[in-house]
Amino acid sequence: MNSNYAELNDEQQHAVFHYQGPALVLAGAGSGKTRVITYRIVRLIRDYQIDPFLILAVTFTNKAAQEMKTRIQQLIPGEPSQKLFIGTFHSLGLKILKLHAEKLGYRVGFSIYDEADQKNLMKECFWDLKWDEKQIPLNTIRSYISAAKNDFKLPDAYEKIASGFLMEKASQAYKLYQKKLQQNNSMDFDDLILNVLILFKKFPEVLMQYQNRFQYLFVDEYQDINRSQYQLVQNLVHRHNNLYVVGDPDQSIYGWRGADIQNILQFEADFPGSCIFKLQKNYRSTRSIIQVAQSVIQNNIQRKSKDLFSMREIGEQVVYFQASDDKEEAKYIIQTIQNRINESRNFRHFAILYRTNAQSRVLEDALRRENIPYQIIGGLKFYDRKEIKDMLAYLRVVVNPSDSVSLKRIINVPIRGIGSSTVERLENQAQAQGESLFQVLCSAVETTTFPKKTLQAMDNFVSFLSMCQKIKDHEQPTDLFKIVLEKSGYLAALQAEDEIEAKMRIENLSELANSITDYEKNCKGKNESPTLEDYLNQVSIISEVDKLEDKRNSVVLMTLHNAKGLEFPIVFIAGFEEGLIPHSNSIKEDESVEEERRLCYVGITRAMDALYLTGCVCRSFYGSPVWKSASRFLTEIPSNFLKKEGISTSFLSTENGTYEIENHSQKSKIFDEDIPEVLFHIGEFVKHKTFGSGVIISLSGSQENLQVTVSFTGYGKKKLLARNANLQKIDSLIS
DNA sequence: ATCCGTACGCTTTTT
DNA sequence: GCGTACGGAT
Repeated sequence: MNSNYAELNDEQQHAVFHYQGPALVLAGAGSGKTRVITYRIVRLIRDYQIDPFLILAVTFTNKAAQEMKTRIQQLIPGEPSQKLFIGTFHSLGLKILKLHAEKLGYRVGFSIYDEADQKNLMKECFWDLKWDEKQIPLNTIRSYISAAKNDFKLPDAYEKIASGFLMEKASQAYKLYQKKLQQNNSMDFDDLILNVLILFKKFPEVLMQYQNRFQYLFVDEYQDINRSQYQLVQNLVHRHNNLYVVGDPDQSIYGWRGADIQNILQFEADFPGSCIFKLQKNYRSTRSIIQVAQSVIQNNIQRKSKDLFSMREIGEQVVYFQASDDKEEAKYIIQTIQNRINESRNFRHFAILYRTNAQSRVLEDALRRENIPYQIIGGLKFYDRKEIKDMLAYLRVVVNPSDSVSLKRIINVPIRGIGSSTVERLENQAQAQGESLFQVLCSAVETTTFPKKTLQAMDNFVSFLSMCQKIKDHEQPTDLFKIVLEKSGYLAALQAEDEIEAKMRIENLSELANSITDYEKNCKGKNESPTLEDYLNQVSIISEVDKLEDKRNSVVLMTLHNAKGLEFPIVFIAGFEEGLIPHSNSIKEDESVEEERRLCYVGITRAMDALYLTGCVCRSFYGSPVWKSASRFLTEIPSNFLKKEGISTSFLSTENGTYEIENHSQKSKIFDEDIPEVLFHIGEFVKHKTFGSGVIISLSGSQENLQVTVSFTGYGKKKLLARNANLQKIDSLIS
């Protein structure tokens, strides 16, 4: 046997040596699943002489794909890992759609719409349908449509199953929304998968071409694929039946965006004759950490029980720290980092994980104050900044003049005298004539009765855009970007502002220029010619985690979701409280609590050497303080697995597994039996004599001064003094 | 057409 | 506690 395979343990070797037919690798956290995929690809190429061009591997992030490619390159020097396709579902979809877009009525240079673009387009739909956002929630409609797309439901099919007010409205909007996307020569994220499925359905010969090409399929993180992605896999694998999937049902955390855990649980039934491999040896984490992880996850009912063994030493005890408030929590984390830096740790060894992006602010403030280098993944995204979105919108319009959403974004930015009333007139005209906004704008200059000033402004703008379109294919993307930045007047407008904020914006724009230059260099490395179209597409499907700079020596902050697949020597999970972990929106149903528990499990198993769970008694929420109790998951960890620090004596658990927060003031920590037990939690339903039923949205004050803010059906938000209000707990709002 | 004030809604998690 | 979205003033 080749010495390379000797680095694999017996479990891994079995999995790697699987040759043909469907296979499922159940890989516990930190058991080396990436290594198994990598080595099996190497084995296929080297030992079975499979042409890398015939291999497709789908990973969860582009970053993981890149790492895998690099590793394969190292193991098989010379031979092209370039011929392999390794990437995310979305990058695969994009690659296929770029080649066949015309078949679906799209033209080259189609735009990919992000969330903000989708919202803008949906607003147009609402306008056309004469719907009021106050009566029909736009975001709900959008999420219904997205869910339909993830569930492989096309508009006609969705119409048939749509029941109830919102679904019927969503169905109506779905049709119009798709029509408008088509008119704008644009796709949204979900279309990158859905349109491939449509392509395959309408053009079986195209499907066959890919079925013939991709003889060996790999899918990583199989527990998190949704129905449309499953359908795509089914389509591709059909001819050669060589599907190799890797996943861990305990790490399924994307149910809310359509991921179906049944895909992995029913793999054997789906693909008869499949082989199952199990990886149960964990090399990442100490025994202490794995013990804690196991003790939490085993509380899930909907679970195939499985074991995971740490191959490492027992290590240090996991710490639970309860702070008085969120600022103290941040202080504790930073203090711990500083202490451990003195034990020859580097900043890059630390990760701070949390449930919601909003939690990063307090942590960020504290890190900045102490001059600790950090990078935040997610939250306020670089590509979401106004100036970046504006410039990208310019570039999109140049590449794709049909993209009215982008055109509207920049038509009067910077202010050039084409205001909202003009735009509205143009839009009406466009709709009446069945033309795009850009076409109408071009012809309006000659024909219509706009004021002289407006006509002049439109004329200037149109000539500027057509100039850009003319030179687009002769200039390097970076040069074109610079021309647009200057000739549009955007840069000049920022320079004229002469404020710190404007300076920051200019800096961000130069960072954008750097990103375009990086892209050009990257292309030249691969002997491809860079195009603006391609750059814009790539930018749209970059994920937050892809931007993680792991060489940089800085503390990493991110959500638990983003941490999937990563590992860090020392991990903090901040906000280990009821309402955050599990999140208050997920505590109503057992099923979603179980997903929260899996999320918690993912977080714990990111840690290699040390793990800190932190929480606080009082956390600032939307600016006002809210009392918090420790996470229910904490009580699932045997107390001898934990080292408790801080005020962590102030919660207690009752027999039936619920907890009650009580007096957190300094004077008494003993429960006073005489005080009637009026204990409320966020998310609970209550009934009031005059206001009827409602849900608790926040708590403030304590003991006899406890104030409960309740959102009543029909009466809205009311802040009540708990001891006077005589609130009755109820099970649901409908009672 | 543009500017500026305030009210409101927002926070689960993301490609 | 912050960003946006809308309404009134210029």
